[in-house]
Amino acid sequence: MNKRLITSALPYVNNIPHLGNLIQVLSADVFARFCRSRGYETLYICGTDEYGTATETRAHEEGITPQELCTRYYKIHDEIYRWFNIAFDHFGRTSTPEHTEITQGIFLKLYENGYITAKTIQQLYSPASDMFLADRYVRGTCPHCGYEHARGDQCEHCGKLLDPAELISPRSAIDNSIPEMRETKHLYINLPAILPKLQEWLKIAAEQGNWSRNAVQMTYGWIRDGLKERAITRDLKWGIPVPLDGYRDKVFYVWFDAPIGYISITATLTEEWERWWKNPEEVELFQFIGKDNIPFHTVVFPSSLLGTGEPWTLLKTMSSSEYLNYETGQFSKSRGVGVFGNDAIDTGIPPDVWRFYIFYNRPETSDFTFTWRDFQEKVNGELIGNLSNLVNRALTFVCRYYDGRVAEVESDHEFFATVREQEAEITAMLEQARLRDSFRKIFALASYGNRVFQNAEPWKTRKYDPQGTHLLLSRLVYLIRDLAVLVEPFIPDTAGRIARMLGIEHPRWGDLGTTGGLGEVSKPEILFERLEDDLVAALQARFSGTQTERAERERRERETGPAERFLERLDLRTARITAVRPHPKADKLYVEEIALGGGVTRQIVSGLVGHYRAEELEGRTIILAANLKPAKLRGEKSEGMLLAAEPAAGASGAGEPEAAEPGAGAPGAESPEAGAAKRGDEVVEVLFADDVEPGTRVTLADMPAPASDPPQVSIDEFFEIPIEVRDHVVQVGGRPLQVGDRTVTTTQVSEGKVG
RNA sequence: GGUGGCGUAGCUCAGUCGGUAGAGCAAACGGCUCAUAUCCGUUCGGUCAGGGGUUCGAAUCCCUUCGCCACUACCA
Repeated sequence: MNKRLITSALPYVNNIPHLGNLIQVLSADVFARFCRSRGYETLYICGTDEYGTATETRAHEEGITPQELCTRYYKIHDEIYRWFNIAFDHFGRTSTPEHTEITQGIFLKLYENGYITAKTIQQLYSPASDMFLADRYVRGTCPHCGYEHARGDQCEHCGKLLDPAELISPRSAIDNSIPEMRETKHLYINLPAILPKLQEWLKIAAEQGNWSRNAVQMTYGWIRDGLKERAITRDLKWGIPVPLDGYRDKVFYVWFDAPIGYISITATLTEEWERWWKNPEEVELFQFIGKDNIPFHTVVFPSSLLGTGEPWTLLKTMSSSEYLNYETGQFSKSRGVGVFGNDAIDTGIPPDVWRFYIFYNRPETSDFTFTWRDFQEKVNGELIGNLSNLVNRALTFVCRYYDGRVAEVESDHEFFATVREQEAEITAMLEQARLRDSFRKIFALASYGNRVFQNAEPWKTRKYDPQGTHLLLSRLVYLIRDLAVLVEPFIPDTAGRIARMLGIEHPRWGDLGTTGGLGEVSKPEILFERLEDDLVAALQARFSGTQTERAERERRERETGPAERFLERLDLRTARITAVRPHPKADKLYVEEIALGGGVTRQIVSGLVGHYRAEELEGRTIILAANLKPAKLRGEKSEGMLLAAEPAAGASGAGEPEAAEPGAGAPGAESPEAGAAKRGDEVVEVLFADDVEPGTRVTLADMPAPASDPPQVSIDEFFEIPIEVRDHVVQVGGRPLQVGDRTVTTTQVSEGKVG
């Protein structure tokens, strides 16, 4: 085992990577640099993952080909990784002939071995373009609002969920032709059939490969919950053609071909790629991924390779990193929260400073929160105050008082014994890809150097013991040489600059702990500029746009009570249930037709099976959250939610229905009638308002009626406003709900919440 | 709702096989003056989220409650 094959997760081409995404690519870079320095034959492979719906759609919207779009983004990725000094042996892409060939080859082997199955499903088809259309590729007039360019999955104008078949005069978004419904067949990989092979491999790999506890848990969790056959084909153009009769107009689904990219990218680099990928005897495969990618690398991809029956080089060590969070929340592409690769470049802060911070805090066992304040502290305190300071003070001394000459030092001095011991530990940690711990230990070693310097007080001793002082300083210079070696995988520019000051080129791992080879050092240059308060404050403000907005919103919401927000945000109305049928594909759900008055009808889905029989609901008037964003539940659309009360944990209302006197103690108890049902010990009580006209808006007691209709809210926004039951009265912020001139009450549930 | 994870010092995080709770930063004090106001030392700081259990012994293993995060769902 003297070859090391290293990969980092292939970034999807369609994004600009942020600091969190960069961790994997950077981590693998450290490991690869370490391996090269130690003399292993090393290959570090990465590249962009380019196929799939997301790029195809995006390209179509921008009126360019997917290939053009990918090339544009590929350059952005490439530029960012170059800036961060990532020494790939090859940074490739998946849209290559090699990728097609190898992916098809693996597929055909799987097919020959009987691990591929076929299933038939229904999908829209465009005769003009001779292709099946994903729902979102169908456009037409929205049956609800009349918007002419509604997408087949959802109308962007009114937000209603659609079935492509509902669209008035549907058109293909690709060619503007009229699509029709057709049957289509898709291929599936039979993971359950490969499972025995997988488990055999897994048992050994997970143990020897030093996987994180999290990774092992997730993998076994996946297998335990039951592997399913997974579709590996799609009706798209932008992808690898399926090389099988009956499927030649289809392409492979991205997740099937993406990991094969590791192999094909190697193949674009060297014709001898099989020396790496079909050589399990000599090659160790190390993969660096994020925790969101674990099952694909421990289950899906190994299964694909194992199913071929060929001797592939399979994953050994997997280093999965946790998430890097930003200030108060998660990095988010869609909300623009965080620091992205191009942002980092724009700050003017050099790549090694970023690399330093990311590795010093690498989220290895748990998530880590990036804050600008912490960034400043760590850079000024450790990178500058510790490491750079040692380099600077020692070399300054040698230059100023000893003409830059390095003395011959005693190799068996106890100083070196300590240093070598530390270095051995650091090396051992790096062998296990424990990057953060080893990096911190390197700084501890630099701190040891500072301590030695301080305790020896050379600024005093040089006056009466110039020779002894020269020896001390020379020992420290050798430590600095070692630090340059140790630090090289992490901050390569800096390592190079230190080496140049020492007058040497490319010190290697094998030089650690040795004495000799140094002659004269040159006057030290400043390695890093301190991060000053005003710069950090400016950066924090600059990259916190969404943060300030969020803080502002939170502040506003604290100032207005739940009652005000209820009126401002929620539109609750009465509605009559006109029909109830069981959900065709779910056994806990009903699908109800409801009338809102004025001839308006809607369909909603409710999880009331087992709580209410259909007859108990039909003809009743309920209270509807009318401005909820529509959603699809198991394929049935639901435009709103009927309100029901559940008892609070520990509250009565369950267990003893006979004790629940209707409306006991509640004002207006006799009015909006309530009924309840229970199943097991769960009680769900629908709020009824049978004597109120459908379409009536719900208001709060002693509050002005809402002025206008609120916009649509998501289910999460809905639940942010607590609607509670207290002593059988339904209320928000202490104010009872009223509909018409009645107060909304419950019979069964005395204390609880409504949802 | 399900699954997985997390909750440890003011902050950010370690804590291996169960054996007297750790680091850095922050804070307080002292020392040094070679060094980018840098470095060295001392001190302060904890009911390991709460409760129960197993054990001679629990941050660690089991049960349970609460809070947070991620994924997911026949939540709506």
